[in-house]
Amino acid sequence: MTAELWLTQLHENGYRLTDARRAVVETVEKSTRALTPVEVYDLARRKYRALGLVTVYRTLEKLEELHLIQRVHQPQGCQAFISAGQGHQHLLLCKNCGQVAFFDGDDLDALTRAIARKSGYQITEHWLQLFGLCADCRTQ
Amino acid sequence: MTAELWLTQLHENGYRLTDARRAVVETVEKSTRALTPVEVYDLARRKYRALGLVTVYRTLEKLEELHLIQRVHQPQGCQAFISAGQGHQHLLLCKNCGQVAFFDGDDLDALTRAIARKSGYQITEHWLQLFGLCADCRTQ
DNA sequence: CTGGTATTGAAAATCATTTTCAATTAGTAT
DNA sequence: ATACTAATTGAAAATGATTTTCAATACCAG
Ligand SMILES: [Mn+2]
Ligand SMILES: [Mn+2]
Ligand SMILES: [Zn+2]
Ligand SMILES: [Zn+2]
Repeated sequence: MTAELWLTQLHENGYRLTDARRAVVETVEKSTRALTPVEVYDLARRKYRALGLVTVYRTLEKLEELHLIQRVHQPQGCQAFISAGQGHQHLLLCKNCGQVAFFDGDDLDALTRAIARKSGYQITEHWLQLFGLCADCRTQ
Repeated sequence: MTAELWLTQLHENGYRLTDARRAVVETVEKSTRALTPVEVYDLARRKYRALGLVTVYRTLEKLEELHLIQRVHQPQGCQAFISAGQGHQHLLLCKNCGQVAFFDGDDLDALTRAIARKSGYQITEHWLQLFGLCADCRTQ
């Protein structure tokens, strides 16, 4: 998924393409760690100096709505966003540097069915997130 | 786990027992759904009218530090707290009424090892949360 | 091009949380 | 019981994050 594709998505959904949006999109799309609105602001302003923080918020909102980014929940806070994975995926976060990796292939069907039976709940969704140290942080 | 036990825990950790704390503890301990600070404030003020919202924040902070409560992350927000389960447990949340149930018995070892091998990460923790409809909300 | 409207950034407003502070009070030592 | 003292309190102010308002600007369909 490239920044151009995100811009196309925005355009196809009736949103205009502006320098502000391009700067935000390019910044968020290429990041391999979750960024807060202020972090996006600081980075994106290198591409487009006049950018306002309000526009960052507004653009992140639209990208989330189009499922191009997703909010990342962490013990330290839940304001950061990362480029969303393809299809059903989960996050693996480095507790040291914040690096984000995606994974899939989790099979929770058996567990889900067992819990549903015991609890009486009808289970429709799950959140799974792994934490640890990335290869780089592990060696250093 | 009863409210009395929580108060004992607080006392044993050097915290004084006050009417304000008793009201907060009794409110949070008996709730089966996650409560935000303001919700705790509103409910606890029925027991202790003079309670201040600041004290709710301060008490929740201490209860979290003693692992008696835990923060609940949800799509709508991450400011709510629920009584913490015993040992390693996970949450099952009703999307309709907010009812919280705990479960354990999840076995993610195989998955964790597979992801660790593929990704190069050293995995130390996991978050797992199930969402659905509780028995009550399912029938109604 | 041009016009209509979406988008912009600045400033103000709102909302959640934290800090400050003087008064009160729990718990211990007399 | 009483006195002492540090922890605790709630109100108010401060902070920080996010949202709203608004007049100026700029995208883009025609
Ligand atoms: Mn999954
Ligand atoms: Mn587990
Ligand atoms: Zn790392
Ligand atoms: Zn329910």
